[in-house]
Amino acid sequence: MELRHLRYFVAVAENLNFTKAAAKLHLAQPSLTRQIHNLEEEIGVRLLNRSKSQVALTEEGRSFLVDARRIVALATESILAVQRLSRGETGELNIAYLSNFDFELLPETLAAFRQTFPQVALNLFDMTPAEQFRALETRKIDLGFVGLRPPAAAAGLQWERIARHRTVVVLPAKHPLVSKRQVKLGDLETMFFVGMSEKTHPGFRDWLDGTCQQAGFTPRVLQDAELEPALMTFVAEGLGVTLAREHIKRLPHPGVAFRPLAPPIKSDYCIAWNRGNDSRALQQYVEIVKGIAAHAH
Amino acid sequence: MELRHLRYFVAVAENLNFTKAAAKLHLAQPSLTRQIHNLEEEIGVRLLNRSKSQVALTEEGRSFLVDARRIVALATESILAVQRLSRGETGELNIAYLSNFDFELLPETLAAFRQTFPQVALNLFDMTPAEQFRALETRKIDLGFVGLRPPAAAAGLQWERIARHRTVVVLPAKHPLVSKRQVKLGDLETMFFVGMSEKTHPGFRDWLDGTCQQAGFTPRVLQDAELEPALMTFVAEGLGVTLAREHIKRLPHPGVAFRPLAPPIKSDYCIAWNRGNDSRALQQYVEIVKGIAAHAH
DNA sequence: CGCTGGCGATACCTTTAAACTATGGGCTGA
DNA sequence: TCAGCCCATAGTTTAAAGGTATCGCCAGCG
Repeated sequence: MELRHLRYFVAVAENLNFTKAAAKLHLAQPSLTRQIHNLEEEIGVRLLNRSKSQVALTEEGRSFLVDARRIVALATESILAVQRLSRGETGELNIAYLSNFDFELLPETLAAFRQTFPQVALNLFDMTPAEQFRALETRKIDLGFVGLRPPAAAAGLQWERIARHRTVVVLPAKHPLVSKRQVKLGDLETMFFVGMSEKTHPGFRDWLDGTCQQAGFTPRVLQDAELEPALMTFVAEGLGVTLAREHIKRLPHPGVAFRPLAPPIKSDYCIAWNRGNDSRALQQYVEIVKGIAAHAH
Repeated sequence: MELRHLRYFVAVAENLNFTKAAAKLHLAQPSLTRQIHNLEEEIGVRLLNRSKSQVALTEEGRSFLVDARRIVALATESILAVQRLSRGETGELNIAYLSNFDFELLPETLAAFRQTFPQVALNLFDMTPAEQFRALETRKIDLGFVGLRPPAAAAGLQWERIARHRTVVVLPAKHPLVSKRQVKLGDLETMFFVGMSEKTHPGFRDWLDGTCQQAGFTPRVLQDAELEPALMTFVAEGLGVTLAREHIKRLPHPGVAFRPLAPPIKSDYCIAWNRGNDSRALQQYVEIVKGIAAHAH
């Protein structure tokens, strides 16, 4: 039995007339007659009573008609559904971000995406970068606002820079350098640093080292924090200084001061996703983020 | 798109290997490859990612697989369901009877039917013969224990005699004939009769006239009752006598006496159904009733 | 590093069956 | 009773499903 048989049967049942049904199906009447015969023969049940001048459904035909209609409808609806999915119009999109302070392009891009693809379910997750990398690899999420670019170990991940932020120095409020309007990177060479733990922010250390290298020194890190608020506390308590993207100002903390670098240094802000993730919704969303990021240059 | 495409796609998705899937389908691998290509082309969506050495479902494929499985399952289940229906193993059977006094073969035949076809839903309705004839014509019921054979006007109905009951005379208790052990039909010629209304018991009058005709007279009916209890009341009040099947003794009424006819006269008891009703359950049930009726002769 | 085995794609041929045309024959309604 | 409608049948054409042979690619192994 094929869907053709069901479509034909439904047409005959709705018209109770082979000739008219065949016309509606753009088919010659004998072909239709034969297909219906084949159907009845295959399932071994008479679906229609044909007296010479009128066609009527048997009890079995009435019952089968219900099922046939449902199957045909389900088939066409399934095609439409998978086509919508393929165009990114439906489905779901799981996005992770670092809640602490940095919503970055998230609200703007989500709004734009939702407007274009209102049928896609958007799920947001609050995760550290390390959690995001893991969730991306296991496909628990489709995209992460990871900030740092993925570590080399995460070969399955693809990333894109969506912003270059000014880097600022984070200082204890009582630190001598606070008196200056801006700080030279080289001024930090002799100081102790605090940083983010590699457990939660893999790649932070590489970024810090790489940045300081531009002034020809390697920072001496005394203490690691697992979350940004803890980092701010460590700085406030005078355990050390650190560098961060300018957006960290949105997470103010008593006893902490921020000073711009002179000359300014930029640090990348990235999103990441799984290279093997073929979700259309993801692709569409990445395009939107790129577009808005470029526009905001 | 045909069911074939869905069956093939499910097989490939379950094996993630065209060669193995083709073998399970008893099909050459290139044929399968081609059908899947055709499917993808027709719906315009890539369902599978074929890297040279492994096959994987796309997001769209995973979604479509769910639907494909459901459609295929629904199709096979629908065939089985209509086959069961055609064998009379499922479905429903609506039966009407005259509740007042005469359950006749109903309990016995229902029990036998239910034992053989436990999946058929049996619905019972309490109706006068006229209601039964109407319900049979409009297909509200499948079979009626109508008693009287259907009137000639009901051409669409088919009937079968399932019993021949002795006819008795129904007399007021104080009637002179009560003193006799049995009554000759001719003795009733001069008396007034009461009968059943044609509104509720079409054909009763024909039956009464026909029966009395055997003694060469036409009964003079003074009063019609619409239900049997009313008939009994009329007789008890001395409005007239009447004839009835012996089973009416099961509806005893104070002030009414029953006397057998001599020589005895038999009256038919019938079931009826719609000639156009092709319900298997009905056919099976009619056979059971015939069988039990014949056995009980 | 090349050999082999497994797998999907492609090309080409065979076979099945769907569709068409022509026509027969029965029932209905004028 | 005749015309028109309608389903069935026969025979032919055509489309498409299925089969065989083979290629090319990748992976694992010696």
